[in-house]
Amino acid sequence: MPELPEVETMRRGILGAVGGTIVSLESCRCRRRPITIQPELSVIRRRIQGALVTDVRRVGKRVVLCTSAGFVVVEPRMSGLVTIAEPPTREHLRLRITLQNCALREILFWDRRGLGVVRLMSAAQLDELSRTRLGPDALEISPDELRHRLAGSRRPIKVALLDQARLAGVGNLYASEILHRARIDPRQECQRLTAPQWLLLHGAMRKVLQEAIRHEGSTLADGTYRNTLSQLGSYQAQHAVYDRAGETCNRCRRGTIVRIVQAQRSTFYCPTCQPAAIGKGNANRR
DNA sequence: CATATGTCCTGAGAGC
DNA sequence: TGCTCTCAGGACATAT
Repeated sequence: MPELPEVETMRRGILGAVGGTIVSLESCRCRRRPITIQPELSVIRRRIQGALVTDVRRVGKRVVLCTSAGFVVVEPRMSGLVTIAEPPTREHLRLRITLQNCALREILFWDRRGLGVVRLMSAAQLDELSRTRLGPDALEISPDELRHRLAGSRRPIKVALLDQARLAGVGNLYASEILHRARIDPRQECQRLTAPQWLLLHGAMRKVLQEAIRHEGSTLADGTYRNTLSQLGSYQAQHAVYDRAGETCNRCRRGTIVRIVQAQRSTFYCPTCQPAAIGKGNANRR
């Protein structure tokens, strides 16, 4: 599922659109229910045709095509893919943006599950989204800000990392990887993390996300995620814990990775590398 | 306000 | 073989 590294890979993959002009934006007539498009397609098309592409940005887990007629915000959610090559299947192709006067002929949006959303937004709407729905980007946030935005909460740190309104970009897969790297128990309450742990967490988050970007994201067993050229990502080979329940931890070589469920989502961790914090009660007991 | 839960959706795999 | 069931999870709406 596209998280920050996958979406950043999509962004970089369509940078060639900058300087180009949008010729058309059309829904691909597949038998499937069309993805959510706001406002309706005919309205977007009327506004966007002939617009100049000025930039391609990433806002959390969304790709944003910046144009002279507004911002095309693509939200891949579970199974969405931005591609410029042959998508995994024909039948789940949802949207085609045709370009001219630039390196790319077209940008496609493919989505097997169809939960993705494409919106044309004004600068004010995009600003509103970033301000009210999203916290600072995981690759831009400072150590202090990370701590201040999450520290007060009683939720488990793993659950808090997924809250896009607090911190934008981290999803279920990378949350487990980051906590393993930081040697923090995913069940630990935010308010009980120590100052050194917050620092460790910040460093681990940067390391994991940057490394994952270098590998162009993670393609899981379902094979859905690809880069914009339809090639597999390679970060899955570097996963220390995600989807590795039952395996021996490669770092400590002693612990066995376990899977637990937090907020209806799988969490993977190594109980040996990521020991449970000693509770207050236990600390005082003799 | 913070936190928890239900919903959308499809394809894979389990179990009978 | 072929059916039904369960599960995966990002973002958002709704409930507590």
